[in-house]
Amino acid sequence: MMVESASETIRTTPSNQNGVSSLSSQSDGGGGREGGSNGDTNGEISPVDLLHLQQQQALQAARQFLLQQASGLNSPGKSKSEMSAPQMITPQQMQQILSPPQLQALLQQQQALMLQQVQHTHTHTRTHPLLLDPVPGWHLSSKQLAFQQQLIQMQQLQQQHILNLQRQGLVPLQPTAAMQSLQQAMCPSDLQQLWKEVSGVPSSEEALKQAEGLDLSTNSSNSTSAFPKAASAHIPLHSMPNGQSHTPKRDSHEEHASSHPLYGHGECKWPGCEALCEDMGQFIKHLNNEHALDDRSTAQCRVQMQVVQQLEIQLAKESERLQAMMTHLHMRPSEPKPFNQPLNLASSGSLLKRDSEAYPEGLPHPPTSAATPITPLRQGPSVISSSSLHTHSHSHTHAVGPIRRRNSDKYCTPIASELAQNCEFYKNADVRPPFTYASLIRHAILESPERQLTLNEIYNWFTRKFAYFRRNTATWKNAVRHNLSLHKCFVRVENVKGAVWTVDEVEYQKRRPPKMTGEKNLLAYVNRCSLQPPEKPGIITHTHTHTHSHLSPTLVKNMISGLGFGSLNASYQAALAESSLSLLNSPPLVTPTSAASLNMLHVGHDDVSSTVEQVNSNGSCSPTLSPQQYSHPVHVKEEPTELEEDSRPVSLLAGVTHSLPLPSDERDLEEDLPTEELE
DNA sequence: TACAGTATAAACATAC
DNA sequence: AGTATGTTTATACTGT
Repeated sequence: MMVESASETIRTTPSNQNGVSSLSSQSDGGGGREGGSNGDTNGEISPVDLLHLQQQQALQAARQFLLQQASGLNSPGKSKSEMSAPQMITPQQMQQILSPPQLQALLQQQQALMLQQVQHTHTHTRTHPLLLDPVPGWHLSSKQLAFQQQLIQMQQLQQQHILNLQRQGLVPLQPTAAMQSLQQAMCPSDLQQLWKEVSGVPSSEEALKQAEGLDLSTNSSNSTSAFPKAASAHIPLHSMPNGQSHTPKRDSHEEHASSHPLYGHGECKWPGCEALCEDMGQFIKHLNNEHALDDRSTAQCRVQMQVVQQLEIQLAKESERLQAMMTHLHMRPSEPKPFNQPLNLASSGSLLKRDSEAYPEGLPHPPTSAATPITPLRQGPSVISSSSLHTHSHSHTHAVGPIRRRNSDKYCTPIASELAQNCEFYKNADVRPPFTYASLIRHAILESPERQLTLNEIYNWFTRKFAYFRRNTATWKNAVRHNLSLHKCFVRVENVKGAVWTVDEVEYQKRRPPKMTGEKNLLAYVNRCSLQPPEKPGIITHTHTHTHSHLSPTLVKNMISGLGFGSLNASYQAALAESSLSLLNSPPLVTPTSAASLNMLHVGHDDVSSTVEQVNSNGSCSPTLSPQQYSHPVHVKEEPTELEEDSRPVSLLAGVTHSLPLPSDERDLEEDLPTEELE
């Protein structure tokens, strides 16, 4: 199982990298033969890619973990369709759903769980050292070692993951470290496997696979020497966990004849057991024989209790977070305060902590849970009209209200700088950035010291900044070229060393009508993306559908609808996208002069530049613009849609760029300039 | 329903 | 000839 997952991931990632070259020859009509134009993405696996791999695996593990728990806690009547539903959420989607901190928290939880399992194991062992060992000696020790090894690797994985999330990319991961991470990255370590480790009843084949998955270049039969890490971790090796006195015995006798919570899909659902049982009778026999009241079953039961406990704690935390978010979204920044109407979540209401009243109105509330919330809280109020939300918030039913009206001043909403780490997120996670090509291109250009880039440099920027653009190069490169040519705001300038592309800021601002809230475009774009991923059919894409597809706002919308928050759909989608976007930029490197002279006419929230607010948190800015600083129009292109300049709300200090040239190659994500919008 | 914005695909042209 | 770059057209999708 670990082996399979690892191989799948590995299969996927190389495709991302090799896709740069392999795809190039396969597609891209006449326009794009993207040979090896991406110097920094071709060839060897980069640390970033490995990190991405790691993230994928961690996510997979987390997902599997949750699925396992979900199935383990299933009610007797759970149908297959119900159970399989959660699996529709891919790790990619989890990445979208969960913020990096949340993912981190999830991993932490998983790790804590494993630790508890280990502690249980050893506690029991110490307590009852003489209890029967259900597994032959060598086999057992090997398994325990493997389990401990797995735990250690999980810890290391998590550390890596946290590091990755927090690192801001200042220190590129050393290839060796990356390789270690890859090795350590647990494959979708699903809890079933862990259960087997605890129970010590896995087949020898599973043990072998486990050993392989953990590497260690030795086979499972060679126990102790094969797992030096386990010893170094000071985890005592003992025999099996043994049980306690009480066993929640759910035997066949008490169970209904046709259904059993531990039986489904023709197999035993006992944790760690996947024994196939053709019918209920067979299952009953199996249950009685294999899962009778003994130490092992008792231990497993206790572990399961711990699992449930952990999940409940986590659920409480997340519910609390959600409550805070919802509460916050209730009100407008300027609005006095409608806090007393917390949204009700029927499913988790009992777990919600009604502490929202404690928050000062209009201010972002600190997350109550340990993990930090992803989405900038300040975004909320501007995203959703308070009135609309209010109107429907009481109801448990789907609130379908007018709402979705974005306040124009919302674009001035400052985006929390603590979210800047998302830039690292996009850099490593294979998640499609919710920005338009035009926005990205513009951002790339404006970010450069000279405010001009060659096409190839733009390519490189894409691949450097977004893991997502390290694959399907033919598609997105074609799109880049298409955008460059199509939009008048991109001006081609003949340079000494060839042609470079610049941005005509005036034209860029013209692109959107004054009323264009950006939500529309964003949603259109994002929904479009969710429906038509850029992958070319039959090329590398198979894995993406499973592990790389990200949770599009459309999916989010559906999820929200399912939760009874239909009225939040568009706004919430936009908020998600916006939050993602905002994190692309890290604190700006701006000189006073440049900041003062580069005010933008408007900042579409859907653009990268919305993050500029980090420079000017109050959102006020002067309409004065110096487009010529950006571009030297050489020829004018016919913009498909030309809109007259107007009194569009002046907002953010958008196009802040370096006034001092910097070596563009050296500057990376960490020095992202807040320029503008990204949708 | 029309429209605008966007993405994607592809054909074609040009320069090196 | 092959590739990179650039232009243009067509189509599909979304939200307004």
